[in-house]
Amino acid sequence: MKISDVAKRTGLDAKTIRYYESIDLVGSPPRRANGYREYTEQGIQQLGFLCKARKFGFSINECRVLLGLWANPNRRSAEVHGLVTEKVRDIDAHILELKSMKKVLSDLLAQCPGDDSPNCSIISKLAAE
Amino acid sequence: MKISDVAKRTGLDAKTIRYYESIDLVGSPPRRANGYREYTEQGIQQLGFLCKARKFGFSINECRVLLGLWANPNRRSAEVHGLVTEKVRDIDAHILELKSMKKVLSDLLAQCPGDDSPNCSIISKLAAE
DNA sequence: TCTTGACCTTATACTTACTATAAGGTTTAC
DNA sequence: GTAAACCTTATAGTAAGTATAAGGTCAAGA
Repeated sequence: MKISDVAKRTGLDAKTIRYYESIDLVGSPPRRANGYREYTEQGIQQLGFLCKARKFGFSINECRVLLGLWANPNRRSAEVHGLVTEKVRDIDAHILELKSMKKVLSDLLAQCPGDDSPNCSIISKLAAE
Repeated sequence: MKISDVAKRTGLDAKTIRYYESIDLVGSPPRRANGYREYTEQGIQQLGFLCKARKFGFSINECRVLLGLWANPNRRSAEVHGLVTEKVRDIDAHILELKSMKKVLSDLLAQCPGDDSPNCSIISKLAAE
């Protein structure tokens, strides 16, 4: 299968697939006589795995670990569980931070007239010592 | 005032201050005879403004706009209001995305035994077509 | 057969917002 | 006097791609 078809099937962009190969996140697929990449079912599965893992918020390096665990029939599910637990904690922390930012901005919005006058509580807040 | 003192007062790192100067986010301060940057009160205020704006989630380019609005006595508060409204919308979208990621991962966590066995619903889900 | 458009290839640069490093000059405290 | 703690610049690295250039290949239509 050619790279553009793999892209369609996995949900990744062809450029992203080449990028993942360039950083050795996935191995190099065999080539056709004309130099085109020819993907095997195994390579395609891996790329589909990566597309999902990235959407779930795992970094490239975390994806490396996940790929390893996937490939390892002797993996301990506890290890995967730990990784994901940590990821959920990260997400929670991130959500809290965003909520706090949102609250401050919303409060400021309520005080800013939003008209033709230059007086603006938002600017004042940013400029405050 | 020297750069390290400005860093302490504004909350930015000295390296970040030099970086902001290098990308022309702020102007170059005057120099002492020995070449050290000597900040004026005005420059310090600007950097403090930037530190807060960045903490509120504005990008460097949005900060450029905000600095311009701050400096402009004829600004219309409506413009600031619009910028911040959009930022709040961005934050909201981001929060929703994170919540959805969290839900999927939490659901998977509940199904993964987290023990010494290799069976893991998380890995299965990632590997699923 | 020719050509046009849609592919494919590589290498390189750009993006965001810093952070780290190297290599050197200056100031301050003991 | 010297060692630590500053300051300076230039350069490279980070994450995770995205964009561009410059070229080779392939399939369909006139």
